[in-house]
Formats: sequence, structure tokens, C-alpha cells
Amino acid sequence: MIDKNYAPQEIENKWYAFWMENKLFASKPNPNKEPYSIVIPPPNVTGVLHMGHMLNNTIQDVLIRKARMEGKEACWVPGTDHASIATEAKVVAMLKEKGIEKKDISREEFLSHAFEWKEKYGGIILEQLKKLGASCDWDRTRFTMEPKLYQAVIDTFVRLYNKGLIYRGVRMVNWDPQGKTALSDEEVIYKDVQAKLFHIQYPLSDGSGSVTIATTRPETIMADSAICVNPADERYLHLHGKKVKIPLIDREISIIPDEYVSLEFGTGCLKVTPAHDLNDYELGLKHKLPVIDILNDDGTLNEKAQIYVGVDRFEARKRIVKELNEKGFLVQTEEYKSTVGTSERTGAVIEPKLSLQWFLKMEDLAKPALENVMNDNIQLVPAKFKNTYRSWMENVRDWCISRQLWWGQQIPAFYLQDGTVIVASDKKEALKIAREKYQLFALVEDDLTQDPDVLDTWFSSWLWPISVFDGIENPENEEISYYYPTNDLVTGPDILFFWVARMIMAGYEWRGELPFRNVYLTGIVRDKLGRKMSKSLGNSPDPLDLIEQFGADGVRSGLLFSAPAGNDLLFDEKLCEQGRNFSNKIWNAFRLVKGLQIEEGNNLPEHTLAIEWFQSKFNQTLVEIQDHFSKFRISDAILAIYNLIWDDFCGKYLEIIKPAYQSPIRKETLEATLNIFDQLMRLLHPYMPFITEEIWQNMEERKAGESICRAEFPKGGPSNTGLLSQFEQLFEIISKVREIRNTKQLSPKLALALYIKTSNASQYAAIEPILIKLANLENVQFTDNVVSDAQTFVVKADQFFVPLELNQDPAEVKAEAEKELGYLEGFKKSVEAKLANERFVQNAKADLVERERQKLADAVNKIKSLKEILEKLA
RNA sequence: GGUCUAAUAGCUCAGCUGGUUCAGAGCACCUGCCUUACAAGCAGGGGGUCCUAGGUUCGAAUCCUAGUUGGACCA
Repeated sequence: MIDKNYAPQEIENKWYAFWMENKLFASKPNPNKEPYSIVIPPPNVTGVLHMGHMLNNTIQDVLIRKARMEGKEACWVPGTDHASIATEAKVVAMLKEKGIEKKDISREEFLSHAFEWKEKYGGIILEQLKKLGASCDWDRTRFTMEPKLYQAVIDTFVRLYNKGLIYRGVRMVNWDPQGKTALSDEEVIYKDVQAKLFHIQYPLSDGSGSVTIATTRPETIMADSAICVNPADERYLHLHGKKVKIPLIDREISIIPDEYVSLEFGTGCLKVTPAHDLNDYELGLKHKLPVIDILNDDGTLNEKAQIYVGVDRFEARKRIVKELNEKGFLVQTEEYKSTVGTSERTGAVIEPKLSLQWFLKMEDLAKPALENVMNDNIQLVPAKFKNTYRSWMENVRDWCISRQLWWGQQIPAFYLQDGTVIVASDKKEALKIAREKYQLFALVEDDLTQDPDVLDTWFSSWLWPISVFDGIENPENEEISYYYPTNDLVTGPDILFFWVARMIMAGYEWRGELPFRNVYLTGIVRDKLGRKMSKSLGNSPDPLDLIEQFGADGVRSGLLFSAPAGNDLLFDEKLCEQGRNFSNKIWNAFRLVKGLQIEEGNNLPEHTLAIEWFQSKFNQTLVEIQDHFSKFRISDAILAIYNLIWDDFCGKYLEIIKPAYQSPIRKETLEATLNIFDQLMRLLHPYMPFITEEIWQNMEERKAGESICRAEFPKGGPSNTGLLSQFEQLFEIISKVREIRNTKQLSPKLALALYIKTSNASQYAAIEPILIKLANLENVQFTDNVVSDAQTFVVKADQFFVPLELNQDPAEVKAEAEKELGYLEGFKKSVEAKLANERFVQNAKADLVERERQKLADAVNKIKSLKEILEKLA
């Protein structure tokens, strides 16, 4: 006997191994099939699976499995990205533990350590995805630092440089003093902090008094180039043209007027520090102020600061405040709410810093990327993100693509000794250009120095949909021609700009075409309290533990039950439990069917009817599901299947055809039931791949290597609406009888008698056996008169009576019937009013008016029946 | 501060082009059942000022305006 509790662990491992052995997820271009491709958002090599990945990859797997079953050439390309800052930080930390400092080893040595690290830990997340059931074509696994993709990035750089889109320039960039690298604007996260606003007095050089400025960063006073006041500020008119001395270091600076300064904020006097503030930098450019950079790359003060040299910026702040206070320069300290930028990767407070970096011009690239999203050539799901996308793309700024790291693609820029830059795919090529272009025939490779910096990780991931098919290096190859553009991209809205927008740009730049047609943006997985799941809060369950506990199918369905596109999902283990229970329900339905004994023969007539009914129900639901799917309502789709299986198939259909204990079932009925089961498993397979495979394999003997993964997705067919409504009515009668049993506290085992007063008794002939079975009736009889001493109810226009020997208060019974009558009469009145309204009849659609008329007719019939019953009571 | 988005049952959310078969689902809750597939189950039940105030309309949970309160993104 099969265990009555479904145990997923062993079954899931077994089938994943089977799928891999039989290469069921492998794909290659097939001109006879329609291609369907997805590229995975490559997780960081440093990453481990978290709930966001689970959701995201489950959705991708649903899409790809369904496409595969629909006969498309489905290809899901997996891979990882090298995550330059995060990985470099991990490798540096690992080396430190071994007693090795990065500065003591060569770039080559460092990289070999990094690759070693990647080999060891970089594949973990992909292995975890297999536990989830992800049907990626694993033979295609790519990595952004592998040679081919590396080369694609280099070539991209060279080409964009030659096109004039990449330039090198001194700019104020976001400096991460911990990662010791520049960051792009998008890698900065602004956080609200409670800061202090220090009011500091600067003495006038002529000794005629002082001015007071307000700043949150007193440690930068040594970098001040000027004091600025608004020319319209009457308080400070007398100061124009005067000079002040910076406290502690006594350096003299001028007071300059500029409208930029707000009259209201602080004291109305602004210290201008061009080296350490973006706005001040621009002000400095305007007034030709000197730029004094007092910070080292690691955030400590340098000798230009004159004091506290070598001290960290935050420590220096404390000490300077103390000293200013002691020496009487600190006038006042005010609490102040402000925001600081922090590094997305290291969390360090960003330092605005002037430096020489490489930039990519975005204006031309952004144009088609904006246009084709706004006109829905590329569809964002949900569409509300179009707004955000637009505002970003319309205000796009040049992209700082250089990073002061070693782990990444090294910028292919080579410098001659005089500083001349030559951009070429390698040193040899650069030398060739140097010789030809600059006539430097004596030059050798050693005279060229390559730029030590690497490229931003996103500068390789933006090529991902193209580069995984080798479409940069070899733009005409069979793979890219077949699979590109990819179909759907599934990712989080948090990287809509970082990644999605840039892939779109790259798509148009390289292929003149969109990289994918639909972008499905998932919500953020939050905990029950609505907090974002994070390592630091420790509120994220370990996905592998969840899979262990509920099975991958349970976790997948649990996530999908509550995952509408773009809306955050408040994750609760309860959902996985519900998923597990669903698995168990299916498992037990299968146990029932599998355990039946067979007797030769055709269907019983009521079984034939039930089979027809279920097929209609199935077809009707399939239409709904396909509709949900076309709109990416994955959550609604799985709920529809859940209800179809649990309520309609298990709760109703199986109850109808189930023979009495130890009685056999007709062969024809069993075959039909197995066929239905098979269809249901195919329908459910994309969501719950493991249990559906297990059952499908056990339904009948399968050929070697055959799998539900490649079985045909149900196509559906017509549904008999008359039959559907007949069964609706049937189930309503059954419910009413059960309700009587329940409210009157009767045993479920007690068979009841049912009398029906109807003008059309023949309609009940076919369904009578079902009614008797599911409502547990001893018989069904027809009557022309109202039955007294009975519980009654009305369905459509027919009256039903369940005779019971109960001592009930007739007044109570009457009151109940009157209450229902009252409601119905109110209802009738409102429909009548509506139909009497000429403007309604004129303006509303014809079928709507017809439906209202039908409602009215139904209500009239029902009222008539109720009145009959009431008369009898009186 | 700017832009966007949301508010429906105790909780999480559906509700699509306005139409009382449209006020719904799941969970939670209450009652009764260990009925030979399933107690991870079965049967039944209660529960809502559809955020507030106006407006459009024959008709508003749905459209418009304002407000309140969340959330996201940007600065």
C-alpha cells in the first residue's frame, strides 16, 4: 500500500536526476519549432539562494516548462555574474585570513586566487536552483568572466570608444572608501540619518568680526575654498569682497556672492568645498576656486589637510569638533535630519570625490530604449513601472564604468609614456595602432601600460542576452539568430535601471532590436511584518530548509499563491504548508484511483454524465488559465488549477465515480478518470514539476526516458454550458441538504428522504443517482403538493422538502422563509426598477439587459415557490 | 521636497471594458464529523461603512477631484 502522506524529498531527487540524465532541458536551434528563450538574471557568484531568487526562478521555470510542453523549442540559459566589488571584497578578506595583503601580491596572483575562490563557491547557487526544480539547460551555463564573455566586453568597449561614446574625464564620482573604488550613481543607496549641524565661526581677516557657517561635515573645513552668501541677503552685504581665516589652520579664503545659497537654510553662509561636494564643485568651477582634496582613497585625511593627517574622516570629525569647541569656534550644534549615500556593496558612506574615470555617454543609447518601452514594443509587467522607467531614462546621466579593482574585465586602454591613450582589444593591437597612427616604429610592447582599472560588472551583464549566445563576437551565428530576441525576462524592479534598461540599450545598439519582449517584474519578498527579508535582520528562512520541510513543489506553489506581479509578497510559511497540503491532496487522489479494482464494462450513465461535466469544467478553466497566463497572472493561474483539482476533481468528480468500499469500478470509467488525471497533471506540471512527474510516471508504463516535461500541454475544447449549469444546480441542492443535516445536528450517516416539487421532473432523472450519493439520501420522490413537517428550500423555481420529525417552532420556520422572501422581493424590485428605466434599457448593452430580464424571471419563480410554502405554513 | 502607486473580511490579497448571480478567494475563526484516498482531511457556518468627503452617471468597490494614511522610486 502506498503511504498516505506524500514524502517529496526522495521523489524530487529521483526525478531531477532523471531529467538531467535524459537531457530533457537541453535545447538547440530547431527551425521546425518556434523558439522560446529566457536568460536567467545571473546571480552573483558570491550569492546563496534567498527567497527573492526562489520566487524569481520559480516564475521562470513555470514559463519555460509551459512553453516546452506547448511544443516550443524552450531554452533557459543559466549562469552567474562575477560581481566585481562583492567578490573582490570576499577574496581580499579570505587572503587576509591567510595572512596575505592584496598590496603585497601581483594582479595575476590575485586573480588566480579569485578564480580559485569562484571555482569553489561560485556554483553553489546554481546547485541550489536544481533543488528548486529549475529546468535550465545546464550545458549552457555561462559566467561573465569566462574568456568568451570577457572578450565580448572588451570588444564592446573598443567599439563604443571608437564610436566616440566612451570618454575619460575628471568628474565628481561616488567614491567607496572601503571598496576603494568609484561607483556609478545607481550603486549608491541614500539613507536617512540623524546628523548634527555644526555652526562654526570663521574670523574675518581684518579682525572686524566673524561669519558663522553651518555644516554637517566639519572635517572638511581644511578643504574650503571660499565662503558663499546670497547676494540678496541683506545680513551679509557688508561682507562681500572680504576674507576670512579657516579655523585651526588659519588659511585665508574669500567671501563670494552667489544665488545658489539659500537664505533660509542654516546661517545663510555656505562653506564651499569643491573637492568634497558635488554642488560645491560646480560652484567652484563657476567661480574658478581652487580644488583642495584632503582625503586619501581610504577615507583618511592626507597632508593637504595639515592637521589630523592619517586619521579617518569620522574620527577626524569628532576630534575637530572637540578642538573647535575648545578654541571657541563652535557656536552651536543642532540636530539635523539628512541623507547620506552609502555603497550598495560595502555599505560604506560614499565620499564625493574628484577623479579620472571612464564614462559612457548615455543620451543616444537611451533614446531607443525609452521609445520602445513607452510604445510597448517591450512590455513591462506590471505597466506601472513605465512611469519610473521613463523618468529615469529622461534624466539619464553618463555612466561611470571604471572601477578601481582587479576582479573584472581590465579596461583595454593602453598609455604611452607621455600619457597618450590608445584603446585596442589587446596590447598587440595597441602597439600596431601606436606605430601606424603616431609613427612610433621603435615602440615595443613594454612601452605600453594598460589601464589598471576594470569595468563595472553591469558593463558585462548588460550584454547578457546577446553574449550568452556569442552574439557579440559572432553576430550572425545560428544560436543568436534563432534564440534572440529572447521572450520573457523575469527580474526584480530594484534592478530595472541597473540592468534591464541597459540591456535594452545594448540590444538596440548591437542588434538593432529588443533583447526581450516582456519584462515581468516580481515583487520583493517580505516577512509577515512587511519587512524586507535580509541577512542582517535574520528574518529570511533558509530556502533549502523550506524545501526540506515542504518539498520543492510545496514551496513553489506556496510562493506563487500570493505573488501578483510587481506587488510585494508577504511571505508566510503557511503558504508553503498550503502547497504541501495540496501535494498531499493530489497524492491521495492518486492513491484512490490507483487502488481501485476493475470490472469489465461500460460507464454507468451517471458516470458518463460526470465525465462529460468534468471535461467541460476542465475546458472552461483552461480558457481562464490561458487568459491569466497571457497577462502574466501566474498567481491566478495556479489558484484556478488548485480549485479545479481540489474542489471540482477531488471534491466532486471523484466522489461521484468512487465505488463503494471494496467494490470495483467499471473499466471505461477508470480509463476516463485516468485520462482526466493525466490532463490535470500536465496542466499543473509547470508549477509543481515533481509530484506531477511522479504520478504521471505511475499512471501507466512509460517508455524509457519519456517524461511529462515534454508531454503535450492540454489543448482544451468546447464546454457544454448547459451541463455546467445543470451541475451547478445539482451541487446547490446537495449543499442545501447537507446544511439541513448540519444545522439540525443530524449524523452524516443518516440517510434522508428528499421530495421535489417541480414542473419538470425529467430533468432530475439523469442526476438522481449523484444526488442520492453525495447528499446521502435514501431516495428521491416527486410530489405535486407541499410536504408538511419538512425542512424546505428552493433552488431555481423548484421546491425541495426533507421530512423530519422535529419539534420546531412553526413561527421560527415561518420567520426564516419570510426573511428570504423579503430579500428576494427587494431584489426583484431593484431589477424591475432598473428595467423600467428607459435610459438603462437604451444605454446598456443588449446582453446585459437580457441578463437582467433573466434575473427577474428567476426571482419571480422563486418568490412564487416560497409563497406557496408560506401559505402552507400559515 | 518631486514622481508614481496603493487603501476591500481578523490577516494576505483577487475583483479585467462602471451593471446586486459582484462584494469574492486562501488563511484564521466557530460548529459537527477519526464517513476505508486524504484530520496535511470532510461537511457546514459567521464575518466587510469596499479609507474619508465631494462629483460624474439611469447605475460607482470600479471613473474624476480633494484630503488622510501606507509603500516604492528619484533628488
